Amino acid sequence: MDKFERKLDQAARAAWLSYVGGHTQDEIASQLGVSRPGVQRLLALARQEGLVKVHIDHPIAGCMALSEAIGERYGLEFCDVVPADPQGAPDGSTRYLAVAAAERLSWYLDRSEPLTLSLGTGRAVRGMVEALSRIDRPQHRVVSLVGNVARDGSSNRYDGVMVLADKTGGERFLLPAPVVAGSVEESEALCGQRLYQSVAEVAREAEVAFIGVGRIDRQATLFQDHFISEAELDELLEREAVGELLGWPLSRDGEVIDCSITRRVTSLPLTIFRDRPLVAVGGGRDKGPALLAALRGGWLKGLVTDEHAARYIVETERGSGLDGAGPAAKV
Amino acid sequence: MDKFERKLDQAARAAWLSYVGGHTQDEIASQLGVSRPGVQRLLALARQEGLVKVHIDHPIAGCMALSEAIGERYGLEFCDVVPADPQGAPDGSTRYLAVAAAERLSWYLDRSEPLTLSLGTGRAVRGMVEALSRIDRPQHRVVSLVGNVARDGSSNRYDGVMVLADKTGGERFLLPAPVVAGSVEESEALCGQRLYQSVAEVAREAEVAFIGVGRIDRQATLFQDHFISEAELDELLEREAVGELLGWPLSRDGEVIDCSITRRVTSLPLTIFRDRPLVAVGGGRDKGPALLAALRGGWLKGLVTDEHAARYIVETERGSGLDGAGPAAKV
DNA sequence: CTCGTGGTCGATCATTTGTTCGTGCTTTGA
DNA sequence: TCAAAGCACGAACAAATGATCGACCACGAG
Repeated sequence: MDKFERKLDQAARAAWLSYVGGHTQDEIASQLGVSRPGVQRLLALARQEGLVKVHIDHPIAGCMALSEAIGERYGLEFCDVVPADPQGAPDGSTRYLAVAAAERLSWYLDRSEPLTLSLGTGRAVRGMVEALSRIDRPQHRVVSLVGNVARDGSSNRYDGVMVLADKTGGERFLLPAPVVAGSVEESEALCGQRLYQSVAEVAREAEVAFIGVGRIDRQATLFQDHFISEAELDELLEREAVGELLGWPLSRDGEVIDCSITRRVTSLPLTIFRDRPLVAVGGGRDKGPALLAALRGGWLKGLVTDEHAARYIVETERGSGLDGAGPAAKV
Repeated sequence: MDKFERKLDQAARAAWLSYVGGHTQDEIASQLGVSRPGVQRLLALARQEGLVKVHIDHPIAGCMALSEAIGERYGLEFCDVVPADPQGAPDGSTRYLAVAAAERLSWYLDRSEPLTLSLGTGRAVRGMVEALSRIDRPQHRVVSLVGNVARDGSSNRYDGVMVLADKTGGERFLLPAPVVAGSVEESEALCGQRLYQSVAEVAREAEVAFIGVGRIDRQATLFQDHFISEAELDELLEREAVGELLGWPLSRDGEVIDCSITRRVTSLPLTIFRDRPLVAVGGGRDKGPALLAALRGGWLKGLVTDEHAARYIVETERGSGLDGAGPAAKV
């Protein structure tokens, strides 16, 4: 159809004048001899037909695409993807990750009304609070969602509650328990303690949580830091756990797996965050499966990750055919 | 400076969200945690730093760049550049040129108040009026600016006045003269005729003129169609004429060359268009020098040409160092 | 310690852009 | 030839954008 091609020519002209030439639509209208709304329609056509290609010349560009795709797909309120460090170690983005997460964290901390904020454990959470600059907020309370006592009685060195509370000058509430109790009875006893209950009560009042995401494999933090034994790790692998949130093991689809360990986890249940923002922090391609599980389970409202993990997530989701189309560039 | 880099990161993020993601600045502001004017500044920075690259995926794109450069450089009211026909003959854009010129022409013809419009001669003008679709405007007058009688008494087959007047149904005024008289006396006699005078009077009332541009070389229309003899052509070449408008020979700089021929040209003087739009139509790389001369002389207010000639003009002007910088992409 | 001074930030306003709706035209089928 | 449908167009309005200005803050010199 010749008519259509003529229109496309005009559309291309209008698009050029608008996006490259920097003219206003009024100028373009008089130049092309059409009305201003006509120019509007031409520009819409040009975009719709994909005549207009915009490229952002910066490493961030790829991250933004991933961020948008993931945030859209899993209904997140935000999704930050930090770029993979171009030179050097594959894990070089750890620092970026911490800074990005700290920025999100300070968004909450900035406000002056009293805030109750809860934290999970792990290197990522610890890195986040360390990257945070000191801020005077004694009115805020910081509470842990997961025990920081290992089975041998030692304290978890990656617990961020102490560091954060030091930086804000606010109150701190530590959960006096191991992540996984030795038995169901012990678990019930621990959770029944008055001290545990009062900390848990504060945790339930938290308006937002920042947590890490754990892998379930030989390098699992849960195992490496002696929160679970090798036998217990084997059981989780047996049940096809791919990740954990606060010690709760997740299946590929993000369901909490009901097994012997689940019944002994002393952390707060994930369900208390169904209506409040739960923010996960974690990066590296190895964390990909765990993050994906957490996303699929719909547990998260926010995510701070890196390009490696984000790429894994998007590629895997694409591959499984759940969602073939990413968000289209609208301009 | 690390601070600047951080800002550039933010700017890239903002640019991506705005141009690729299609979000509003308000959305971006809340997402990035800055105020709306802040986003404004980030976007300005991103553009300024050249982070944003826009590409229009259409053959027209190159033409628009040329068009803008030429229109800007020579203060034209408009400059249409039609694309070179991708496949086939190097002169394949003739048809495009005719259609584009016809569009400009009909812009003037469309109006209902009486219009006096003048035409030059040549294949380009003839093509233009032929490409024009019939339009009922008996109130308009069409007048020729240049004689259509060759030295041997035959009429110029490329005269467009008759064709155009047929299409509009309006009055027509033909200049009863050769382009170049045999002698100064003959020229004065011709121009003194009452008939010539009355047609010239109409021509002087013309609000706009569409004219061709002639080369001055062995293939010159002026020569080929027997308006001038070989000896006269040699004289023009001797005087370094590179083109002609209405038969008036132009130097490289667009000055009308004062020579024996100039004193015998019977066409209307170019100066009558100093304050009214004179539109040149012509394409092909061969016409480049002639067009460039016409532009340099400042005779033109509008130009319809093709990519070949436009490219010649821009490249030559660049090379001569008169204007190194093209219009910057403002986004 | 106080006073500029440069620079950044956000409120406000003018301009530009996007959308909606009613009108009139062309096109198509009876 | 006429009627109905579809379509394109432009007026008017709503939203978003860009620009200006004053206020505030950190820094350095006197």
